[in-house]
Amino acid sequence: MSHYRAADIEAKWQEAWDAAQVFRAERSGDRPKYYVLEMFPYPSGRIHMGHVRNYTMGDMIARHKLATGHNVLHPMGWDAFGMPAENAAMASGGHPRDWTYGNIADMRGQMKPLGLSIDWSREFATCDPEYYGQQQALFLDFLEKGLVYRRNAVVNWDPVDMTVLANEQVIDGKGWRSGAEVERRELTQWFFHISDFAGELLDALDGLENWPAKVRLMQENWIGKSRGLQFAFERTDGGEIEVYTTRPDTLMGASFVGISPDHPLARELARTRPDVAAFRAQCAKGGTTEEALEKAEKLGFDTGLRVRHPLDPNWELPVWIANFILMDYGTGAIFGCPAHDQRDLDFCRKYDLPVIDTFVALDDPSPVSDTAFVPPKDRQVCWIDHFTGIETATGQEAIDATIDFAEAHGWGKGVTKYRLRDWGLSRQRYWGCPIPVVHCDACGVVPERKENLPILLPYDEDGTPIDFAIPGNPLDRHPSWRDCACPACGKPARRETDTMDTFVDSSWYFARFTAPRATTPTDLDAAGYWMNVDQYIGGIEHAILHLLYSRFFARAMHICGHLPQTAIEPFDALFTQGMVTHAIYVTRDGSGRPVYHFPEDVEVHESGARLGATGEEVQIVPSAKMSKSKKNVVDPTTIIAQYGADTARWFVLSDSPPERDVEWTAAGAEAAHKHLSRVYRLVCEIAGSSDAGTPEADETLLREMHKTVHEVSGGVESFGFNAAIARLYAFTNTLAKSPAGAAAKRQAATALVQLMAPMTPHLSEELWALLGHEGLVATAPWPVADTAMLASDTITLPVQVNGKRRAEISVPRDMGQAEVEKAALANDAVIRSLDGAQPRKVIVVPGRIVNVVV
RNA sequence: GCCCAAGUGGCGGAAUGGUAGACGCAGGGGAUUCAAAAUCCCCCGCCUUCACGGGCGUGAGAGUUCGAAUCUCUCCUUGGGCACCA
Repeated sequence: MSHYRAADIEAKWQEAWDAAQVFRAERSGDRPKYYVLEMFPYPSGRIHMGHVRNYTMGDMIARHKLATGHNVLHPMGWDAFGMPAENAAMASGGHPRDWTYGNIADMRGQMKPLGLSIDWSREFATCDPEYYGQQQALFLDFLEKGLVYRRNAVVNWDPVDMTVLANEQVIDGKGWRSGAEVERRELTQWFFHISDFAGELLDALDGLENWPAKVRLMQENWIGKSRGLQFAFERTDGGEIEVYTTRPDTLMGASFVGISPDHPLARELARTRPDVAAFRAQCAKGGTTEEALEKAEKLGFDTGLRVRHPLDPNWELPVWIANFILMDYGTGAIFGCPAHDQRDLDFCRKYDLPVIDTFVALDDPSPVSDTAFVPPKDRQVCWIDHFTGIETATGQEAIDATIDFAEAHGWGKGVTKYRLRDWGLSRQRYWGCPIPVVHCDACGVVPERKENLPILLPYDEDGTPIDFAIPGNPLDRHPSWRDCACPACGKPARRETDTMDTFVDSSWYFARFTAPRATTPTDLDAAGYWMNVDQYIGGIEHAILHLLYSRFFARAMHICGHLPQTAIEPFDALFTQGMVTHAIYVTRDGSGRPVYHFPEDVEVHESGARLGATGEEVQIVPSAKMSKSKKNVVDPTTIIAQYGADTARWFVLSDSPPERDVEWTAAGAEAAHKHLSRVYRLVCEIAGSSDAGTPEADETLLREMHKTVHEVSGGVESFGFNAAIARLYAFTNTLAKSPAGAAAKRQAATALVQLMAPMTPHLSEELWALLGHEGLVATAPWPVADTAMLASDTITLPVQVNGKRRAEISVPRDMGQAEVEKAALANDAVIRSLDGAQPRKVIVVPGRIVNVVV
């Protein structure tokens, strides 16, 4: 008998799988198809433990489905466009293309030793011209169907570097390189019409039963359906201001009308009035994120204009410009009701506007001081209505009554609005998919001809080097690429130099995997066969944007004939897995600044941690997301070299529930490896044994085996991976201690090896062969539990007295309730605990528990 | 600021209305060994008790229930997202 040597075993079986083409996905009629997909990685340079966890989970599903008779598609690719490649080129020279493909080669090399059941023949990167060319074709189809359009929108503008910044490049309102205060500036940009699909994307969430409820809720809130009243305030100087409100019931408490700094009226005023222009400029400071806007100090400017209240022409309200009103939502104008909205109240107190608090109140009305009273929509409020005649109603009834009233009198109408905004896809960067249009002075915006696709990113073919050293989009500075002939009239024209948001790349890759070499974006036959993705797995950080964009894209692709109707919800089931974390090791330098250390440089003892080199004491910050800057990273390649892939796979699955974060610990990895070694030894021993056992011992072991098969199968199917592994630990203990005979033990060991195969595929193949089985365990049929072997004849019931456990009784499984009650009351411990008191009630939950209530 | 989630021994966690702490790590004791590594066996929430037992206990506080880690409300802490990070 030899030792468990992962290195020898793993390479051998990976070659065997390759040779047998086990994971090659081919369409075939006789087995049901199963498409399992993990969110594809960004090629940052090295794979990390988060990737290992993500792909191991997907691999488990894929291997389990293969063993249960499915035709499995399990592909892998690269989300390869994006800022880091351009930043790398800016920081250290080189070209984003070389950097990216180099990283892909490195990461593929790191991933293959994991032994994933991937069909590598379908691999692609989104920066492959074959992929982004098809994406350009999709764009043109979308354009033709009116799914894409152009309009102005704001971006973060760095006034020193003269460039557009991504949100993550804005630190505390300042540009990350220049340090200059960022401004909001308008550019003409391309948008997808996703808001046209808001209602449908919302309604269809109900059908996504195999998505986590929290993800559906987050999407629901993001889409943000609301019903409210839209109406116009008449300006005293002529004209009107259209507003939208979800709380029309508070109209009698209005103090002012507010408009966005980007509202057409504010723009118009700014043209002639320097004070308005100055205020608008002040509002344009800072970044574009919703968080920045919400947290910014609330600023207001009195335009001097006035409007009439719709219910009382003598009641005039001032018109203010306020920085917290978003032009993108509603009509870009509101009425402010300080008594019933906290933000409006703060605003009115700040600018000394009146607070009218006599309209809606609780049964015990008290004047509004610093806290607004928001009438609850679902609760009855005391209602003093000036025009509908309703005196008491729930908040919702009051809202509906007000809308009805406005419609009946013809000054407003009930409308449904969504918070969801159209998806801006233009990026002023090089390393992305070029938008295939041309700007012509004569013809305007002209789509490229499809036969000219792909519009390739320039490398340096014509001697005009791409310069990444200066900020801004290199495509703008590349005349030989930018200048072209108009596809319509042939006169000199300019290419669009904006590229697409990388979310576009990841919004249809799952469809492309079904026919990755097709000369059209998809092959309808292949997509019809393989779609939908049966199980999608990825991080919770993608719960909203990526998943919503993909749902939109599937619908848009269907409209253009690239996906069947059945694929408009592309992901049947979704699982969101947690991160891999690791302790951070910190020391302080002379001035108290933190200095981080790699785990391999630190010796951890019971009493604390010290630097291996100097013995300096190290502070341990537990459980933080692995990041290069904090040096709390563990390289999967190192772990595989030390213990093998099966150990890494076993550990990331075993230590935490998959939806939660898992902390990587050296001790945990060590323990996982010890356990696999133990299984190896145990199975070797069983394979060589010829001991006789008793029929009783054999039956006990086989009963345990069937229970284990049942529970582990259930765990694998329901993402209870850590509980499944705990069950496998327990069964290994049972098997090791069992006095059963060699034949029964071999049967039990075979089941153990098969149940472990999706998690530790190499070890399982080795032991499968060692136990004398033919073929590969990867393709062997999954074991099935014999239900007759799952139940035993007697059961143990806990007995509670007043909800506290006092005794256990052992009774036949099928004993009647009355007899169970009698047995419980006859128990010594129960009698002692009752201490002579008469039971008032005895609750018997069959097969579960007995509770005696005194 | 807004939306979503999580919180259980020294640690990771199990139990989704029915025996809280399965399984693993760390720790303690023992066997084996010249010794060690490796391996194997036993113990292991806290307080109390010689022991049997008893009390307390799932972030904090309230509530529903015969019974709550699990359901409801309020609060605290941590994590994810907030539309140009991927």
